[in-house]
Amino acid sequence: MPKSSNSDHKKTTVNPPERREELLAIAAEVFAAQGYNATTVRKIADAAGMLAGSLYYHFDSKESMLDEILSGFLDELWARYDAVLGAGLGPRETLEALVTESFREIDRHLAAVAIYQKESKHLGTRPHFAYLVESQQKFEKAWLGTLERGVAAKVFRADLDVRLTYRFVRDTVWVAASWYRPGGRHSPEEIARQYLSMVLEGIALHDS
Amino acid sequence: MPKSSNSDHKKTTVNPPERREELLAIAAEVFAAQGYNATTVRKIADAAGMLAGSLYYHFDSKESMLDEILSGFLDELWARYDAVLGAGLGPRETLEALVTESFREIDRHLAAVAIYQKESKHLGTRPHFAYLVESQQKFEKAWLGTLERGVAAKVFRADLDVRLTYRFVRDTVWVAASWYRPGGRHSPEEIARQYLSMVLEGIALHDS
DNA sequence: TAACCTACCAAACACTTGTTAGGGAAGGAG
DNA sequence: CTCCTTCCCTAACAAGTGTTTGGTAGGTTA
Repeated sequence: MPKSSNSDHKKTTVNPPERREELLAIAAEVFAAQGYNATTVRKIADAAGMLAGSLYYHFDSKESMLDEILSGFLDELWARYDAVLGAGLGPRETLEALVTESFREIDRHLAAVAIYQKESKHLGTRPHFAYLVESQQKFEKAWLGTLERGVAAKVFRADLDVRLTYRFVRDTVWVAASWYRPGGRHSPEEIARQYLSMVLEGIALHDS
Repeated sequence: MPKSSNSDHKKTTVNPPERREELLAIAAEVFAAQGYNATTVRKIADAAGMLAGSLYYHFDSKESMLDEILSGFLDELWARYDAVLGAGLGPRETLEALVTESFREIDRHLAAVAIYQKESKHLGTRPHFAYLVESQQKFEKAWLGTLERGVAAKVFRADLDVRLTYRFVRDTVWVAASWYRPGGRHSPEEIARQYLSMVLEGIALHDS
């Protein structure tokens, strides 16, 4: 659980998270499009219609914006994942629910997901972003556990390397963020359905 | 076909590509680890045991290094892809061969593939890197065509969105570059085999 | 020896980067 | 009206950026 890190900011504003969220959404979009390092604070300010220095009224630093975007995304993701994992579903149903929730999350937080995909790997080495690797470990535990339960219950194949299967399923789902566009031809649920069909049944034509 | 872009460099060196390739390999590794924009020429020079300015004896610019790395990778990739596509195989065999060649390419050019994954999207907008989107279009044509042939020949399922299937297969293969490490437990061929098994047959247990 | 080429270093350049300090316009509260 | 808070601007800063210029040690060729 990422401790939301940025404990306090500026004064004791009573109802602050108004313009703040707006600016975070803008920053997230620029980060996702250009990459974190290639994004200058001046570009963010441009997109927000203000000057670079003005951003520092709302945020402590460029890095704290990234931090807030990523931890906010992970907080919401885990709220939904935990609900699924605590529902007492069978392994196949759990996997289906996790995949569906993942696509919903991509639909809602596309920019944050894209940033996470691109930057989390080398951000994880920095101590301030240690919660990224914690989350990733928890993530692996949840998915791997589900797959192993499925193998034990004979609903998933036993002749595959489980860790390879895990990476296969995980990547399959999350890279979709690189091409998915909200409001496109397929809803998140429709994409989840087809992806699950491919992952579970394969794309080859079986005679049944 | 990326025109190799960097037409001439420096004098008319007879046997130059000795230290050059070495430096490119080093640069590729740093680019892959830190991201292109986060990589300074001084870091590359450090890794090579020399000073930043000295790199400019071998290369015109930081961008030309990236260009050479990416176009070199794509040239080799397409040499192998074209061989597969021209072999007159059936759709399923073509797909298997493409996947296998892809994993082999990841094994050989891991750094270049990782860079391509991370940077190609926003590099494609720059005119100098237009060959990246050309390659991507050719790529889509080859894979989509193979899938459609397979559907027509009734070896692939017809009830799936073909474009979705394409992205599914493409992504599952290439994101492997984010976790694959040469010399690990599985050879590229072994990974290809298991991936193909998952993609074609699914991970669910079927009664047969 | 002299001329030459290769591969690097040393030092600086113009520019961009994230960040800060001080100020000021707008509007509500007293 | 005055005070205060919110939100932004102006202007600058120090550090870091990619790149250039001139030089030089060491080997090869003549």
